[in-house]
Amino acid sequence: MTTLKDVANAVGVSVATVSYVLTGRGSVSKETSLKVMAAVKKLGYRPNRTAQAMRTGFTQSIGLLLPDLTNPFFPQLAQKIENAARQRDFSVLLVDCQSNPDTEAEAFNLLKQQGVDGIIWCPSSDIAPDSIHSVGCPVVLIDRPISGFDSVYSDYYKGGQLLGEYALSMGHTQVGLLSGPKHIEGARKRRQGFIDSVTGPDKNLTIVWDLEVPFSTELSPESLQRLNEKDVTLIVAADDLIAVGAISALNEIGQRVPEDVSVTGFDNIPWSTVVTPKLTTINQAISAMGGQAVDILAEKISEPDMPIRTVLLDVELVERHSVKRVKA
Amino acid sequence: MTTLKDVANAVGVSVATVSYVLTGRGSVSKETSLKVMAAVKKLGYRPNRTAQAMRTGFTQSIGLLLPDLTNPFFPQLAQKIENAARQRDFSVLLVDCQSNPDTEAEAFNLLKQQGVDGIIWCPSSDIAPDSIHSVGCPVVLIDRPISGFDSVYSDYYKGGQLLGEYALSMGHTQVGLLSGPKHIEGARKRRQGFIDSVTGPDKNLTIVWDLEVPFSTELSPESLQRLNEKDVTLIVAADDLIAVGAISALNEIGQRVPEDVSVTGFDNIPWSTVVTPKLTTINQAISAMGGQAVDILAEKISEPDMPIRTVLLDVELVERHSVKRVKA
DNA sequence: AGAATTAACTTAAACGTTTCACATATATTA
DNA sequence: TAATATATGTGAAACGTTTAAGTTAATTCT
Repeated sequence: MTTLKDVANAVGVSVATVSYVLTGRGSVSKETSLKVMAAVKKLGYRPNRTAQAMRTGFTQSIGLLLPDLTNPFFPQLAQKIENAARQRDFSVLLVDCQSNPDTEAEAFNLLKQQGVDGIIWCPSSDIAPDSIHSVGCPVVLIDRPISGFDSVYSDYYKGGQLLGEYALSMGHTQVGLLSGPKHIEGARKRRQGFIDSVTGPDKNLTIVWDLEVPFSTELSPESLQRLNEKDVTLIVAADDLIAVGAISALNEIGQRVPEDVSVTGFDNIPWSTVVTPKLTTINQAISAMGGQAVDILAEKISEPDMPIRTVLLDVELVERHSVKRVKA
Repeated sequence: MTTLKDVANAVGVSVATVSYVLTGRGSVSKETSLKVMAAVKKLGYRPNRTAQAMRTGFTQSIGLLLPDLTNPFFPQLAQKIENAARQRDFSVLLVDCQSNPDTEAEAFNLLKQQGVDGIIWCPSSDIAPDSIHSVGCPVVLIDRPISGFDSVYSDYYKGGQLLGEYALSMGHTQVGLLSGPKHIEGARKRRQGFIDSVTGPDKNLTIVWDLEVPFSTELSPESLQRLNEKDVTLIVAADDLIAVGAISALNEIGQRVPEDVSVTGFDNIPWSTVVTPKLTTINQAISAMGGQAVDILAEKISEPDMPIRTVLLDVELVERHSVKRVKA
């Protein structure tokens, strides 16, 4: 590794001077400045980030704390975040807590110890572990907001509404809900948005059943049983994973989608276009979510007194082939 | 942040002593050792990794350089690697180069600058950029070996063979190959394994066409056209992505899988079980791959003179529903 | 011309560790 | 008992940067 001293010696000047031309802070003549630049380039000098961190307190790295990379919602997000961060000259330290609350709590201590300048966090539940309070750096939440923190997430309520309106418009009257975990606000909002938009004096839609299931393709025995009863024409799943799980289960018991039952998802993960039939679902602006998250985090790192912001991302219905119109 | 000096003051002892009890290196009495431990716990002291790195030259972090997280093969790998690394007290710095060779080359400089102790790298092609030679830390390759480096990867050749034998056993005689990029050794090996196992005097199988396509669900116009010609009973795709792309395309032109055409994949990514029909494919031991990679890397970090190793992971055929037996 | 300002550069301290070299007290040996 | 070894502890240097404070020479002001 070539150091500041190496280039200083090469030019015949002090390390301070070299540092000043590199940071652009001191006062140095055009002439020596050029000589320094030349030496830097010639020697391939790059400042040692560790030493910089030691002195400045900033590591130029951020933590990315996710519940589970194998949930296909996250890789896109992670990729976008990593790229956006890198463009701002930040590295990203990845922690996948596998949805384990203890690991998640410990992750904050770990990231603090590594000296990250900030953290982008997608919580696995609605409550924040104590360890977050001593972390001493900005934290911005993605996808799952918690009050008191900067957050960027999609308009789940609207997504639910969109689905409700669509269900109505396609003439469905008997629907089943595969709602997500109650301890996740986003899941509650989707459900509420749907319910609010399909209930009312002029609406003719009844929610035949409403089950709480995890965000996973593995369905509970209870929901499997419900699927068997053939009492609904539309199943509204809380996310695409649940939706594809439902489609599989339906196929296994000889029900065709959408001919016999329709299914909707939420998220628009890549899977939704490879299953048969292609999933009608709600698209989240994942790219924007990642970009906004690092924007806000970067801003808060350089300006810690910024007020707390929450940015709400618009969603839209993407109509594919998993919902059939029913006749009256 | 509480520092060494803080706990030293609390105990009434020098920083050196505290450091010695923490590292277990010096000679310190049982008594003071206990007092120090108590103070450490009470103050919640954790060594500052940056400072440790400054002194020791080791950051306790490794780089993970991947071509593209949105390729569903990688998230599992990344998750496994992150977890294995964390258990060994290493953090992981993620870089997703989006298959861009320039970004990939630059990533090595970046990681070097960050001072990672080692790098796990999945190259996007068969050649290593120059920047890797000045990186100054161990590098272990996963999935795509390059000679001269430690690597862990699956037995692609055998995978190809398994597929070939299976094709024979299911009575297929007319097959089309959707081979992967020629510049990737793994793709070449799969293809060769297949070809070697289906050609011979006693074998009655002809490869009607053999196209080179990228590892993606997007098929080339040429391959789309081939799919239309209905001259084969089995399509052997170089990976699961290509396979699901083929299935989609086939569906669109009214060909049923596997009734009209059979399809096989490679990798056994999660997608392979959510598409219809579920994909018959070759399983890679991804978990083992990740684990081995960090094992080897960790060993090489503490013992840089270890000879170069390459570990070959066994593969197996997983038979699902995308291949039909044909009559003679 | 003398005083004051400024431009250009250097010296040295500091960040939090680890570890070498040294100091002191206690225990062991001849 | 004197000499030596051992156990326990401390002081200070070093890692590579940034930056406050200081120095020198050149420039500007009255």
